[in-house]
Amino acid sequence: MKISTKGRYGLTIMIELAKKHGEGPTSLKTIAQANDLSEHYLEQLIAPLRNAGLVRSIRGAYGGYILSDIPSKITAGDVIRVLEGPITPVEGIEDEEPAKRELWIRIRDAIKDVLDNTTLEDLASHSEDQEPEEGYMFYI
Amino acid sequence: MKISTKGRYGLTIMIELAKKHGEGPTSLKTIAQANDLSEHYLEQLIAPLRNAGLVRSIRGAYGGYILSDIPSKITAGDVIRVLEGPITPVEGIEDEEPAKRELWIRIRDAIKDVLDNTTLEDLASHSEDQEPEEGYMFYI
DNA sequence: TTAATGCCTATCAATTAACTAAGGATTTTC
DNA sequence: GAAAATCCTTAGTTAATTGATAGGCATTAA
Repeated sequence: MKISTKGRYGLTIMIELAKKHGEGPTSLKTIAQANDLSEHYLEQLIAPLRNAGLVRSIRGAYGGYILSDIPSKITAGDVIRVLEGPITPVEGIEDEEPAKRELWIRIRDAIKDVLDNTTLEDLASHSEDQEPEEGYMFYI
Repeated sequence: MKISTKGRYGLTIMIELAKKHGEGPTSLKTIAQANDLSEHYLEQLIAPLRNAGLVRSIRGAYGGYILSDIPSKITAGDVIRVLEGPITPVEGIEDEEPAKRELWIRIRDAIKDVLDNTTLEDLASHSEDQEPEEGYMFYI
């Protein structure tokens, strides 16, 4: 019942790109170093994100990746679905008997509700290094 | 992001015991055959449930297992936690940066809310073979 | 005493996770 | 045109987990 590093690192990549949105391409090397991750591994994660049309690549020196759309139009659910597959707590939900099926559906919908209502803009704005502001609530 | 067969078969066991609550012990063999599962495998799943105090065993011929408490006092969350570990969408949630940490916490709380508010009584009553009643809503 | 059960430990094949390795293809800059 | 920086692709590797299977001992009702 865990989201693997695929989805987690994938979100990390997308948040970095969201922070640099409108500033030209960001290389995987930069993202890998900033987050202490393997560049080679990130290459394997961004390939499906590119195939799904969530990012665009610019090849060659001083190339990198940019978001295909503005950060407020891309959700955590978009990213997680590409890298982790469909959001569902069990395989073959339709084969379960009614009571359990309803349980899995309620869980699935609860997760979808959170993921599909959290955008890269939300995630990028909270990721900046900044002092707590007025109205800023600590996370627990 | 999946609940494995441990949690799923564990719930199956517990629902069967809930249906037979107050009628004496039910053997694993019975449950295994009714659900077309491996009895040996179920033995490995019920061991932690017994250690956690969710079921009691009665050894010897015509023995089996009974719930330690009434079905309305045992939740799906109790069962899943024993067999799948703590409910959390990622390991090391506290090490994440604020934006992602808050995302994982929202997902975790959404899942917990469903699992901890679904009892074996809820699950067992909907699992019986019965005609749709007044007020009965189909699941989709 | 025997059959039905729970209990325990070990083993195993398949899958997945999380990388690592190697090198080719493309583009910019000097 | 050469060199460097980047993307792109495929393949291999190690460890853990899943989902069992195997074999047999311990306990108890009939």
